[in-house]
Amino acid sequence: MWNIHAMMTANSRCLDCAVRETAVCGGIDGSDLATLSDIGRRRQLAAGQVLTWAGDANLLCASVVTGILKVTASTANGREQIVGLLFAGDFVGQPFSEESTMTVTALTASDLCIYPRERFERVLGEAPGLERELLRRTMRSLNDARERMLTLGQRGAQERVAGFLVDLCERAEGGISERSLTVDVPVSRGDMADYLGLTIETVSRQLTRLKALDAITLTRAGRSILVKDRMILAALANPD
Amino acid sequence: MWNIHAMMTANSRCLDCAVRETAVCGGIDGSDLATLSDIGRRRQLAAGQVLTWAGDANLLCASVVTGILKVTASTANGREQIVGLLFAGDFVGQPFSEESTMTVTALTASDLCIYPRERFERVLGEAPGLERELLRRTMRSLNDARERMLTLGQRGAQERVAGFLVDLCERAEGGISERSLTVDVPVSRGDMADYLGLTIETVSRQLTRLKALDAITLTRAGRSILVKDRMILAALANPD
DNA sequence: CGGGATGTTGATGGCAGTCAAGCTCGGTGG
DNA sequence: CCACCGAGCTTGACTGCCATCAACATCCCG
Repeated sequence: MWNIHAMMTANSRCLDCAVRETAVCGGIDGSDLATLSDIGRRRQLAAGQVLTWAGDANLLCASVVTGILKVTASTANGREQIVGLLFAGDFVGQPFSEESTMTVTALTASDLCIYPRERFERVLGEAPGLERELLRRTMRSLNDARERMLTLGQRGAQERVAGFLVDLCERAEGGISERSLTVDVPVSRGDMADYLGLTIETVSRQLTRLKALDAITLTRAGRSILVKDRMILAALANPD
Repeated sequence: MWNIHAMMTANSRCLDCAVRETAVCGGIDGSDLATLSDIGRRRQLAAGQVLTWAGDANLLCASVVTGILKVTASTANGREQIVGLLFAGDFVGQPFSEESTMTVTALTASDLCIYPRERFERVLGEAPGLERELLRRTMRSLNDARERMLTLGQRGAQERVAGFLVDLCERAEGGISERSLTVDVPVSRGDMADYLGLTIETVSRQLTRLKALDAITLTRAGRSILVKDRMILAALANPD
């Protein structure tokens, strides 16, 4: 009876979920999905609202259903580094850790599927497909983090900003490599600066520089960018 | 017969291995360990020798038995960032990826236990304990990488160098918090600079600055550091 | 002892941070 | 409909930190 109820729940909640194909739960089905579905609860966050604070007890994991969130680390004197951006389908949280080490904040109104951490870990042990998928994703995240360490440690401001725009283009399209396209910047200048390890002013100056080079034009108060020539951007992102 | 042979192999190769307790294989035993043991081969690397090149086919994973290795990412114009250091017991490689994205180089003469990647992935599916342990480690690595993104993006040279020395102290001792202790720097100034996203000269200057502040003294051509007061170091690493 | 590699110290310049003023755009209310 | 307001973005002037280039010191090893 219970299992049948769980399956029903899984059917209604998960099988028609907006991120069924892309989230970590996409790799599992049947009773495993039912178990996971059973511990998941939806939660909305308003823009600017914090999901977890660094230093607090690590109580939850989640999947992003809609919206954009930032993962940040901060120094004692209040400087902030965005160490990751989360989009629909991305996994949130750090299983196996008693304490949260990063702060997670919604950048836009967001919708999450939340799992209590310890129960999620238990499901992880029972559903091999889920554990495998999470391992894959964590490996990818680690690789992304390391690529970004290269940027933060070695690249100049121009390379960082140009590279960021190239990444935006790649995210925007599904593989179509148009020479020019319009992308909207999903974050404020301040967040862009925190992401790139620069200041707002430096980011702004680099963008006007790109405008002067005829690589881009800015609209919607700088929140939408028409990339006129991706080749120029790519060249500036990787000089020599 | 084959299984018994494998068990014997596991006994002789793994059960008395120097990193039996600390490596990723420490979490498994019995037939799983036998399977893993069966695909593992020892390999020595001389200092400076490269294990894997970024861009090459991703053919292997490994455990570090002895020695120190660096994981590096590089820009097109040849700038290098050390994105991770590997010590005895650490796991090397990126399962589930067809291509190596990072270069792994031995900093000292090293001894590895190498697994062909695809066979390692197969074992991963059969030994839940191994997969779980690898997930835990990857989560920790991701967290380390993110902490370091904070350093590379936000901290000044003095904070980076002082923080590096504090980390060295924590690695050196097993929890004993002496106010002063001698640690040896396992890497050259050049590697230290690449690790911290600075130049050799800046690292050197910061060290002499710490010497002037009476926080440390240098010996053995700067390769051994007597930390006279960790409190000073900690304070410089986290100002305000 | 001598030579090469590694580390330190010095002089200089450029890039990005800081502080401060002005601008743009979207929203609100008269 | 338009004037106003405030948040976010841009631009400008200046400073300071760290990279660069270059010389020198030190250590290790033959």
